[in-house]
Amino acid sequence: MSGKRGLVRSGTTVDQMVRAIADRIVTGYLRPGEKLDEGSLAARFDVSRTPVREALGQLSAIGLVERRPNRGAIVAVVTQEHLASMFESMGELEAICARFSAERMTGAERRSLEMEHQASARMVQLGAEEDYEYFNTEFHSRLYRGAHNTHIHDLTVATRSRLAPFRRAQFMLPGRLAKSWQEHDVIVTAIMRGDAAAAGKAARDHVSIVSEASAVFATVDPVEPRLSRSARR
Amino acid sequence: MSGKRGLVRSGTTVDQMVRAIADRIVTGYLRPGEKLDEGSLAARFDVSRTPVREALGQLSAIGLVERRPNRGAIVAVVTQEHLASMFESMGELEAICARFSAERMTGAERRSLEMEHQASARMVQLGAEEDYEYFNTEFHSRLYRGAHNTHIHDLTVATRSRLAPFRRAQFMLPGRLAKSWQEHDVIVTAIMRGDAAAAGKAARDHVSIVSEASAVFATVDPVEPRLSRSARR
DNA sequence: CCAAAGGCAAGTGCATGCACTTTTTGCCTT
DNA sequence: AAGGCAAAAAGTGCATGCACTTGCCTTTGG
Repeated sequence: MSGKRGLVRSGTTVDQMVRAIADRIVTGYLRPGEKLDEGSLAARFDVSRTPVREALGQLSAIGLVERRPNRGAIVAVVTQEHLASMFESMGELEAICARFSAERMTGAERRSLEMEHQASARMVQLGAEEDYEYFNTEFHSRLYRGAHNTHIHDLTVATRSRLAPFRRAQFMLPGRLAKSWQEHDVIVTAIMRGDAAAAGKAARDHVSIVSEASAVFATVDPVEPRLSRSARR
Repeated sequence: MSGKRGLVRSGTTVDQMVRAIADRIVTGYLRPGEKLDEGSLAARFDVSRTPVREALGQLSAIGLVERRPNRGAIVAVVTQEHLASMFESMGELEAICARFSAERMTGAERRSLEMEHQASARMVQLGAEEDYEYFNTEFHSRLYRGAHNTHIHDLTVATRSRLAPFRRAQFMLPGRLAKSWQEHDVIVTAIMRGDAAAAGKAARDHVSIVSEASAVFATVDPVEPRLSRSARR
């Protein structure tokens, strides 16, 4: 087992399948409701059905896919309410991370957070969407790590990745870079002066704005179930 | 497929395996670090290794077991820090649920919360440990549901179940029923008057007391890795 | 007496096969 | 033309088999 599979790095075949499929889901390449046929996936990745099945099982355990016994798996469909609940949770989780970060970040962590944040101002000026997006991810990760709580970190990362497909919406909002930077600035300032309450509130607000943008725009429309003959018009 | 397996209710074989194994882990029947041999488990439940493997994969996806490629699976070992981080997270999650409950519970939910809570006072008087424990679980579930946020609900339930093995410690604390009831009372009162902040704080405090009890007492000692000859005395 | 080398048993990882369930299709009825 | 039925096709669920990896144990040379 070496350079066999194309797009994946390492680990067992099952791990590779999990990553490959999860990736296609969170990047939106596979749309909610889309059927995940074991045979096709197996053929697609040139493995047998066994590892594909295991991967689907794991993905369903973490909520990315939905399994209907004897009826195959589909990319998890999130209802409008569930989406809202995830965004709200995300706000609370980010708030916790920010609060903890304000209280617990080491000197080094604070410094590099501040520095990177300042550096990102440049990207805003230049309108470097892609670079800023990359920075943004890193920025939030810093907050999650800065909380110095593994479990919260994990919950937050997991929730964030499940929301990934729905955050693409905000991309098209005009002036969002500047706005995002402003909000980051409030968070960073609060953290730097150790104001946990303010940091928490700012982080929550930051998310809820993303949330609204996503809600308005793109609810990544799910794939319609194939209509059978009887339903044809 | 009907009344074949003894202790499980329904669903596919894999689901049954997941439940059966998860149950043994959260009830502490399987101890952290204990080896989970696919063959033995398969024999134990009278199925082939395939569904056992899938179950172990799913359990590892949710963190209950740990898989070392080519080296088998063990019940997840939680370090002292990780345990602390889970308790802390639990406190925050319960706080969120309590806050939301204070703001969002319907009239019916409030009434039944209050009623059940009052009824539980009787169990405290009688020292009915077992009954109270059952009520306690239900009490917390009410808070999780009362938050009216599916995702938070799920995160909280998942975290709670991972902490289950470590909460057994507090059972032996004298006077804990009365203390627990007092704390519940503070939470209920705050919720009834819609005081989100107070409800959140009370819920967090409630957890942190359980946390301390557990930390002092039982950190369910993990199974030692088998000693090789060179380490024998 | 110890360290490295090699062999063996146990156990994992994946492929394949078959039974069973669901879905589709083609045909017949009304 | 719409509905109903049954057989075929497609697809899932689990068992089994085999190649490979790992850990343990013995052997061998120092």
